[in-house]
Amino acid sequence: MLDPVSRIRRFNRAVTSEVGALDTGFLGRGRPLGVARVLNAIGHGRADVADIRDYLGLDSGLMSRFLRSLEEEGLVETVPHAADARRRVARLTPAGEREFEAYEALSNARAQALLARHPKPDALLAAMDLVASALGRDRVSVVEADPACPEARHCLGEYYAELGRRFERGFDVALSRDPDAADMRRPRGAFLIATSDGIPIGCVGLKGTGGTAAEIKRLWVSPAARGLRLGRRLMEAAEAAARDLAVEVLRLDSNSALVEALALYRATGWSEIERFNDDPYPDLFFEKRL
Amino acid sequence: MLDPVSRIRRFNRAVTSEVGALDTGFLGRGRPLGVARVLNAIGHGRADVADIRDYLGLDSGLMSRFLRSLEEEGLVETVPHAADARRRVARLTPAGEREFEAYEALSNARAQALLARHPKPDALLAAMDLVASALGRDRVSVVEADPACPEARHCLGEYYAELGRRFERGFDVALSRDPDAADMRRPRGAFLIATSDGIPIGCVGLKGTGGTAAEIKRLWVSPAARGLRLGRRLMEAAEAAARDLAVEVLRLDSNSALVEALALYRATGWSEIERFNDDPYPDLFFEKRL
DNA sequence: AGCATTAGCTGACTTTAGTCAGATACCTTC
DNA sequence: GAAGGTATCTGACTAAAGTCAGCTAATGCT
Repeated sequence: MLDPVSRIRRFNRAVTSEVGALDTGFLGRGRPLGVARVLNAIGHGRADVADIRDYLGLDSGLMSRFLRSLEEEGLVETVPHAADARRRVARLTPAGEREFEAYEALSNARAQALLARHPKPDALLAAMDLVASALGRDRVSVVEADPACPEARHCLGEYYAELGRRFERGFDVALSRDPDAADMRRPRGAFLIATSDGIPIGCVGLKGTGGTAAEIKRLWVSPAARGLRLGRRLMEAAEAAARDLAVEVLRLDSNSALVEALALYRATGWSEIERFNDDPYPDLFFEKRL
Repeated sequence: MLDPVSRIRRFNRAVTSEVGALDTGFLGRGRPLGVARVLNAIGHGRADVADIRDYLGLDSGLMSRFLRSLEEEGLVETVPHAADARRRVARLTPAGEREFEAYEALSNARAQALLARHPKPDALLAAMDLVASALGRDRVSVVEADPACPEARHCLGEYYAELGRRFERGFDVALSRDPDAADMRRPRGAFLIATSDGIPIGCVGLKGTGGTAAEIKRLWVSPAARGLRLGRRLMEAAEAAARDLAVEVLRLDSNSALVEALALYRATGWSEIERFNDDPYPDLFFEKRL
């Protein structure tokens, strides 16, 4: 087998020139790269000036000049922050929106061209997800979200599909005790999503009762991100949310086909208990006191 | 399923910051990035000044200044090209070698750290190979090489391993008519290797007789690079080499398990003929007149 | 031999990115 | 309401990268 390090370095070289090409694409619209990056950060929903500065790693003076330059071009306008008049909030003008869309079109066209000329686009995407997860493991963030938002629905869809593959007789949500979304929202419960650069790669639900007991549901980690201790991080966040809601006892049901999850529960202080529901899918039941 | 384009763009972001981190690592040795890149290009075997300039996309004036700066540091020396006194050839001094090694150690340490903390390093490497092949398909070069060089041996090893997996009863080189390496070297034959950024990803052998007949052997394409028409390119290069050797008739033997190769032969003017050897593995035989 | 071409070098220049020290206005806390 | 801290802005600066025209010397071609 070839030296792993030289394989990685070949990858670096291939990707460096691709990234370089992307940068020159950004330069293609007659604007320096730094300014274009700020415009795109705003277009992607970053509004707070400090947030953009932090995301792009810019000096405050430089950031200020980039913003002035975008304002002079008529692409961006800044207004004071509603709650703190020291801070400023940036947003695109209609002209800025059009310019942002032009950048998006450039990136999208590149991405589509890459996929279109590849014989196995699905395999290529899966490989890119795996690499992106490996490289970006330090940039994964776990945040509370609504269990009905698009990101949550994506995670749940993947979760059901995975159960369908794992269980011998498949999986049908309708037969399972699907928790009411309201039970996974504050103040009764919570729903947590792990994202990497905006892409959802894992989730967990905390189904509350309003009392001191709650249940962990829907723990899922994207195949590309497995082994990176994301499940553990999600469970820790769910337990923290439970403590925050004054929950004292957590329960969960699981299935012996879900070996990674079972190993995680056993390693993090969960103890097996008797069956506590009549859902047809689970065959193992756990409890943890907080 | 998530939008493929946003998955690719997440990949781009993950990789951009990785590449950026690598660049700042390169800056850690107190030398501007441009100069460091030239030093590394020379260390990686690029000697011709014009070649380096082309590879790094530099203006000739800038390139010249970078070289002067490296010469002043005592890391590089330039001498006139043996055949063309206008051109210059750069090479590392012993001090330059040491400095280059220090950069190499930095890159290698990064790569090893990435692998070490990943749960499935083999899967990660395979994914990186696939992505690198997809991105670098325009940078694949097919060159003649010695059939006993390390790159060729790597390809042949992978080829035998693949046959072992594909054939029901496995594959043992000792039982096959392994061509003598001398038959795949000029002036009797040729051996061609496809490389992507220095990594071998495919090969083909032309086994000559010294007369007007020759045989195609050992056509192999790395799994990560399949579907990118590399097999076709290798065969075209082999046919060109055969014409160059005044070969008029090409033959080859194959096996019905090698479906991609068979499709390629049938699509590129080969016609099936009677068995022409008693090798135990092949069950299909082809011929092509040049 | 004569002439266009090529590779590399040099000097003068611009653009871009980034740094740093105040200045200003605002916020939080005591 | 004073003190100390924070977010942003401005001006003055530097480093690095890149551009461009013109130069020299060697080469290829007729």
